Amino acid sequence: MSGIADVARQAGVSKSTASRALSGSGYVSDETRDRVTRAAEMLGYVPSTNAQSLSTGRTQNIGVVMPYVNRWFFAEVLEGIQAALLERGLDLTLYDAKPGSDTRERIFESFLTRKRFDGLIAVGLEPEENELDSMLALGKPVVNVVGNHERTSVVTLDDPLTARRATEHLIELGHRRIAFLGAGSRTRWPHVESSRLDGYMQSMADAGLADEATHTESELTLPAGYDAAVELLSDTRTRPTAIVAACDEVAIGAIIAARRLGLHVPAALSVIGIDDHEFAEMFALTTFRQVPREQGAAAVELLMRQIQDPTLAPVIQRLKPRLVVRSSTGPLRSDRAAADATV
Amino acid sequence: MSGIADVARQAGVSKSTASRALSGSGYVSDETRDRVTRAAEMLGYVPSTNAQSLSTGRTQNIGVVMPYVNRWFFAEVLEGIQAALLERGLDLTLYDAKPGSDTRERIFESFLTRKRFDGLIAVGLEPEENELDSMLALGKPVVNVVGNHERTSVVTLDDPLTARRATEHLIELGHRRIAFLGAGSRTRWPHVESSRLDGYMQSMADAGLADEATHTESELTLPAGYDAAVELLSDTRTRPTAIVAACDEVAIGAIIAARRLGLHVPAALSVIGIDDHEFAEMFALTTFRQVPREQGAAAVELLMRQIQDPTLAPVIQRLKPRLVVRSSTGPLRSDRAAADATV
DNA sequence: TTGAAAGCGATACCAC
DNA sequence: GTGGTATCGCTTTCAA
Repeated sequence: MSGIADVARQAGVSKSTASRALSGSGYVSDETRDRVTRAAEMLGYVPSTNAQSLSTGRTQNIGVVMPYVNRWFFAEVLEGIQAALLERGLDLTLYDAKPGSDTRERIFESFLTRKRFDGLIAVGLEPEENELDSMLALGKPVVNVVGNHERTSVVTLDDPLTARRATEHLIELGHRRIAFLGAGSRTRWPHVESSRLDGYMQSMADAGLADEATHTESELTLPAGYDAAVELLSDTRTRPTAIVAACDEVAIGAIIAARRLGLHVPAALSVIGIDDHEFAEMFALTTFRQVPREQGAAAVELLMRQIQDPTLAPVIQRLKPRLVVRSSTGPLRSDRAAADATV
Repeated sequence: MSGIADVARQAGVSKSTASRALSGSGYVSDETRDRVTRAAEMLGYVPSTNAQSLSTGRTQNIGVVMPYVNRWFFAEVLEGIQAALLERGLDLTLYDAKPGSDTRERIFESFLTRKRFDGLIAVGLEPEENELDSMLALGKPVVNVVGNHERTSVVTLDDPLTARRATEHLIELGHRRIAFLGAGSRTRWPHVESSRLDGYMQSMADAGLADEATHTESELTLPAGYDAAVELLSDTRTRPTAIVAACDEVAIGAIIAARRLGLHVPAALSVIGIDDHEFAEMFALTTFRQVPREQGAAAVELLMRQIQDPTLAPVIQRLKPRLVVRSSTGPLRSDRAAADATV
């Protein structure tokens, strides 16, 4: 556990010179630098980041706050962030702020205030006003992934656009009875869910299908999507011919439900999702792809810029999705044909 | 951003007294403590953890190394660790060490050596010898979740036992053609996979079914399980009547595959898993439950003890699973009955 | 180009 | 009980 003093002694220079040589800032002759570098290597010198932080005010660490890590989107974003940070030699401190939990409060009230980071990335938090306030009050750059406001930089999928295009895809296939599956009244992601629902509604209205528009509530998970779809599809009289799911997990839940009910996808039911989840391929799900991993990387990029220049104005990056056609959607068939289709 | 000096001044005491009062260690009169506490509150004082660390050598931070965060088991363990740490007021620094990646190397070579933590939890890493060496060389307590060795404390499911009991469950139901799905030759978790396979083998042998024993390789993911199962089940001549899956994701993949192939579960095929994955309920999967979240908490507990007393000998906690019977397993039926079963 | 010395913000030993 | 002071390990003026 040798410190910079040891390195300096070994190299026959002063601490200051050693520091300059190693950190690469300030004037040092090439020869001296060599000597110091060698000495450091010889001694297996590793700088104490604590001491560095104390002295420079920089922690070389980024805080990440998210409500879940055990969900596809979050885990992927997290991996994206992690990779981008490791590349830059930065540490990642994780805060798991479950909505409504008392620990969430503690995270905002006490953990974050310790400011052991140079910047903060909030993922899918859709923070309450006061939470946003306390993050901003830290005086450190903040970037949000998912969401919609002007006070911090944001990286997010263009939700209304995506939902609109998903709906249009089904309309173009001839469907009219198109249901939306996913937004709830007690929703976890008000912005995401409501803006996707809005996109759907608008698209339906534009096509003169406002009367057909209907949505069934479901949490954004596979089992919830399954349950909600069973409910939605059970009534043969009101059964839709196509579903716009708020996300892939819900879509896949719906596909599984359809299979259980003996409804062939897509002959009897078309399903489209949003995400391109890791299971999408397996269920042949047609969907709009977003790549959360890249969103994580983008957030890091944005954050780095803000750390370098804290006066930078907040930026909002609204990502466009790409349609991935698989075989969970197909043209509307006559009722007879659909009914005849085997599972 | 007031420091302890400000608090001291405000309270009319010395820095040392203020420190004692706030940290709760050492003698301070009740009245003084009150005054200091109030002053701190008034000024919104938050101690600089950096300064604290530098001075005490304690970071109040725990490092967590894992190869994935986007998989059920890992995400759950991570959440368990996080919750346990937050409870204790500790930060969590995450290192995502993908197997075989160059960043993995960098994590061990440089990130970990910065020692910005008081202890390390390695999850499902099954570290190479040299990786284990470098973790131990840090001189900080290390706890492994998953794995099997004597050099660090370990929290792990009793894998051979679990696989044995899963196999026995099927044998008791009358099955003889029981296949194992999941272990591979180029396996990611040599210990886990091979010891589960061993448990299966042993159980088959004990029941005089050694000749029937067979295993099909599959990565431990849902899509991989699906593909492997399609392969395994397609040949009607060699098709097993029951499957022991190396984990639930593989088991669920197998169930989905069976459905696609028109095989009723459990009439034509019984499937048992290990995990009690979040999707297990939805697929009515009979499985042996392990609770990764608790394993994370247990690891933290163990680590805390080692931090308090570094001389403690490594402990190995081998967890027993609990059978959760749902309806993916059933008694062996005659071929006729099975063939007649509808999907 | 280099070195001496003053912080950074806490803790902890040792007198009083 | 309380206060002065050295200390943790590094960076960063400021002189030389």
